[in-house]
Amino acid sequence: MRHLPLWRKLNATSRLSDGDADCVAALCVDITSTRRHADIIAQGDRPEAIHLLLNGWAARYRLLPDGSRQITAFLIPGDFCDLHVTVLDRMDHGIVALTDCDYACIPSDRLDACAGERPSLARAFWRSTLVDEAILREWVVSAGRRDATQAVAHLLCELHLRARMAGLATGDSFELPVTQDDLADATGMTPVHMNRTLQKLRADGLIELAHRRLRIPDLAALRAEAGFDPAYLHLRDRTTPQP
Amino acid sequence: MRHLPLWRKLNATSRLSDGDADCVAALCVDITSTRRHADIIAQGDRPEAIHLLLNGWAARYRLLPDGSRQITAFLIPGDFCDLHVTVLDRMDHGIVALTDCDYACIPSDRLDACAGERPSLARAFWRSTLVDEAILREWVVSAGRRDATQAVAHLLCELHLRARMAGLATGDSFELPVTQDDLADATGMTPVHMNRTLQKLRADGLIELAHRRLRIPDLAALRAEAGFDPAYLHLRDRTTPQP
DNA sequence: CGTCGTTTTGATCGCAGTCAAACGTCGTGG
DNA sequence: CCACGACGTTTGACTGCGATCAAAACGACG
Repeated sequence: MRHLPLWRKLNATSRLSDGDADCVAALCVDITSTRRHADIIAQGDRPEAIHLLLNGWAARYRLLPDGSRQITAFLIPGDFCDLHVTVLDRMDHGIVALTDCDYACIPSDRLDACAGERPSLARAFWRSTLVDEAILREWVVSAGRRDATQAVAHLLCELHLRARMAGLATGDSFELPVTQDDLADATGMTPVHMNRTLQKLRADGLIELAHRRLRIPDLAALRAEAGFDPAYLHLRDRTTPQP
Repeated sequence: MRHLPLWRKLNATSRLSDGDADCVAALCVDITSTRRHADIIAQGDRPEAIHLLLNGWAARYRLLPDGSRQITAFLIPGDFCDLHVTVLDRMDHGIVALTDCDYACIPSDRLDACAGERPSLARAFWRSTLVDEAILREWVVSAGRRDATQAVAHLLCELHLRARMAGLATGDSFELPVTQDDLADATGMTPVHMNRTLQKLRADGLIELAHRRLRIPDLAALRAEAGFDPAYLHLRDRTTPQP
């Protein structure tokens, strides 16, 4: 059942068949493990296979000349690291494991064949790329036009919903196995200020965050604070029901 | 020759044939014009055709509850507004004309057919989407980890190179027909601070900006200030020669 | 020549950055 | 079982970049 997060994620945005499920399951065979802090793919790499995260969290990132780091995406189980690398020669950014990770290495011709046979799956992969782009646009909005509290709240709403869609959230809480440093590098703030911002969200009763687990007591309130509208994730089910 | 910017842009990242050129030219037939400030596509729209900008500048943008605007991309001649809209049901953002614009409306099945017949073109379209995503990542980096001066310098470097690739730049200068307000909404700053930042770049001799035209007397110096590395645009010609 | 949009200038404010140190927690090894 | 060290979180004091508010100057255009 290693492919479950991917399968759930694809189903969240696309309507798929049982045959598609078998095809997806058949992709997740060649599995590799990586320890935390290791690069899954380094900037400048020209990977020969496509990497699909199965377990653990990772991040797209860029390092700047002055040593600072900007994270441009969080990757959770079910996310592709580099679905595009065959069409674009080399990686213009790196991907680092934020926790110990397991991932599948899928030869690109194998994935091409899978997509070729099953147009519905090809479309679903295509969609997931476009949703990644929409998420990126929302990060630009956060960085540009939301203050620290709203930006962090928005990020947590995004991660919550994505974790739910991948089947990683139980009830109103989910594993958030990243450090405040990681969150700071994603929102473009200082670890210190990230800490204070999280404390403010806690004090306002909007989140409970401890032991790598985030609980959201009142989702509507957190979303209101963030100005979070899930439309940009293009889910089929627009109601996002509570379990 | 309306399709020239698109053709030049595709050639900058992909190797194409004369047959591909004819195919591209055949797309640019149904042409519409729009005045400045009008929406080419509104948020929530479900366009039936794909829009290709032929003339003028436009911007992807999102409006926030408090009325502020965040621009998430500048579109120049040769850029698609919504290459993806057929696979993603509805627009999660709007596209506004920053100047008077001409654009082609291409029925999506026609573009699909074109891509189906010519794999090299399909790949080139695919690539341009991925480059758009890379640009977006770079905007996140700018917003998160570069100060105002570097961020603006980086944006100008990006626009300069894209304009060059589309054949819109002559020598060391090009038309930049956007207001400082637009630039501010793109970088997430205030118009006032954008103005001061541009003045600083001027004072440092890095740019000359007047009458909607930007001149870059010393490209290397501006790029150094910005920390600009064109790799993320995935150009075939990695040297980016001066004419 | 007047109007409107855009650019520029000035004065003040506040959010988030910076630097530095203390505190908790957990895993390791004595 | 406790001492130690590494790592992540928290706190405090101070600084500064960019925001805000307001008004003046400029420039294109009818």
